[in-house]
Amino acid sequence: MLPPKSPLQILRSADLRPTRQRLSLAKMLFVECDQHVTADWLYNKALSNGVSVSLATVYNTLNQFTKKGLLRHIIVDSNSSYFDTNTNHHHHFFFEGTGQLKDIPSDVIKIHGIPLLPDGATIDRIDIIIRVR
Amino acid sequence: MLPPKSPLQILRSADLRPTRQRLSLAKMLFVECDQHVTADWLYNKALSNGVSVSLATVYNTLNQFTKKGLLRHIIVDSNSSYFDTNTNHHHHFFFEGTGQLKDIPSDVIKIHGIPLLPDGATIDRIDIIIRVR
DNA sequence: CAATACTTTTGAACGATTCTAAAATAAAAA
DNA sequence: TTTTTATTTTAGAATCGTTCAAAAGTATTG
Repeated sequence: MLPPKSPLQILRSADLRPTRQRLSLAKMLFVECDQHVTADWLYNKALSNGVSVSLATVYNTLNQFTKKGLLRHIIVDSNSSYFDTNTNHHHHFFFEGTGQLKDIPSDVIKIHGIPLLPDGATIDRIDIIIRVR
Repeated sequence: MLPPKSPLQILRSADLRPTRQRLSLAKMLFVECDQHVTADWLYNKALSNGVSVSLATVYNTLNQFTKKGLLRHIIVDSNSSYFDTNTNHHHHFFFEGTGQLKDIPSDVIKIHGIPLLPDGATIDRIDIIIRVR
């Protein structure tokens, strides 16, 4: 188990300038870790924490973090877009009633029988969503 | 192999009034079958076939058909929402470059190790999307 | 055919997200 | 430091896919 990184270290190693906004958002995401987060939820959490940040910056930051591999973007249905602070390979339960997601560690689920890919194609990732009601 | 149903029969058995618009859309979807269809694509196909129908009706109809189990709605990412004319249980390749989907029959892929569900919960369906680039 | 129920249409409204370009801030250079 | 340059943030407008509202049209029932 590696020691947890500070927001500053996280931004440094992702090659992103440690601005006030990014540091605050990184802290909310990776220190006070909440797993499955929407842009709106993070924006409101920032506001209620007294962190002054615009919604556009929340979106920018979530997208930058995703591009740098610090977050994983999960789209479950047309009105549920989450950012997942767990970037390890894993799967999800989706509770249709509440809109909640719950992790399934990748090592408990086994898949086999994946058909051959077309020439030159490579698997980027495999998403399994078990929809539960 | 059952004989293919006519648009009229499809609408009848789904308990939907056979209007001109629904008959045309059903024909495009289930007779001149195109598998993975967006609302916009269907709207334009209708127009170029000389079928006069509004975009709102295309959306209404796709949603009604989905609710009646004639279509399956697949959301792959924030800007790719498809309706699948194959409602049998199956999975998908998603080609990130082109945005195309390709079916994987459910019987070729095997999963096991699904964790126990919380009390009272039941699995609605399992979606596997293999993202390929 | 008249009455009722449902469907379609247009255009406005919506919510989530992205864009724009001006103001602010960070980093690098002097 | 101070200045310069590069990057980031911001507010608000714009965009996109989709849904809504209410009036007009069409199917079904009696």
